[in-house]
Amino acid sequence: MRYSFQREHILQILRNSTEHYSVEQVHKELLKEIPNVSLMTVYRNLTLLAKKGDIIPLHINNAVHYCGDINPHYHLECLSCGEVSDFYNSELLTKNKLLDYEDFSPARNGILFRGICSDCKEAEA
Amino acid sequence: MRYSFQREHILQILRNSTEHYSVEQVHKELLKEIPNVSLMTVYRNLTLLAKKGDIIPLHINNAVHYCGDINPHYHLECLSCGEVSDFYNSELLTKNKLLDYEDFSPARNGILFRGICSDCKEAEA
DNA sequence: CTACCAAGTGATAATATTTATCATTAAGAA
DNA sequence: TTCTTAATGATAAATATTATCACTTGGTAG
Repeated sequence: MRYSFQREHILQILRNSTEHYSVEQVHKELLKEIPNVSLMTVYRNLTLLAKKGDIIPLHINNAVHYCGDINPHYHLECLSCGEVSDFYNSELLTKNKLLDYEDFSPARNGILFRGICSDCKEAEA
Repeated sequence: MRYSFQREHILQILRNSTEHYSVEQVHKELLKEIPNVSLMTVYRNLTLLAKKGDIIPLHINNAVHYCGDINPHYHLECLSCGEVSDFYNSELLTKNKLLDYEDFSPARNGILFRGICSDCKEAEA
């Protein structure tokens, strides 16, 4: 794989944010730094970076979002507001490894919890 | 909500299968029983049934699939072959409840594991 | 330093999935 | 049986993604 100015910036955008941007959002951010960059380039590089393991793809409501943090952690998706946040839990990481003795090997960051976040719980009450 | 012949059949299709059909696949099955049923009706009812809690929506590669089993269980998605299977684990259900003490309440069937299934692991070796 | 090759890009078109609209049909209560 | 409105089906539109291909650029070999 050859160096690419565009790909480098895309990776930095994801690494410098705790958000989980959609392709469109990454493109919007990238346009601030590279004015005429095409959406196609963003799609292409996000797919490549995900294949390489540099970013984590998350399928949220029929659109891919990407996480730039590849340290071991999981994701929480709020079914009410749609927010996706990172979730660190070392106890669960052990459980994740335990699962591996069964007939399925979870990816390192491959657990997604879908439910209701604290903000939405408060809003209801 | 009023009774609908179409909706009833859609629910039965999902309940009588251990597969996690896409909308298109549900439509295909439904056409065997109701010849001229429209795809729109399938979309509409799957959305309704999911909102009602009778089926579980799974977002797999930018397409929704539905699970007809609402008993407490989780899902395993193979990143290699794309298969989604049910996963029953009572120990993990406890962990799921524990999570609730933190600031996020997971949905009853809301945990998705993404990784490599046994078949694909064997195929590699 | 230059020429060359293949990876990467951007413009465009095509595909796939989902949602919106609206006239018609049918559930089921009055 | 009549009436109200939810549900349907046909159609079009919106959204997200992938395919194609001529052009550009990274980087290596001469």
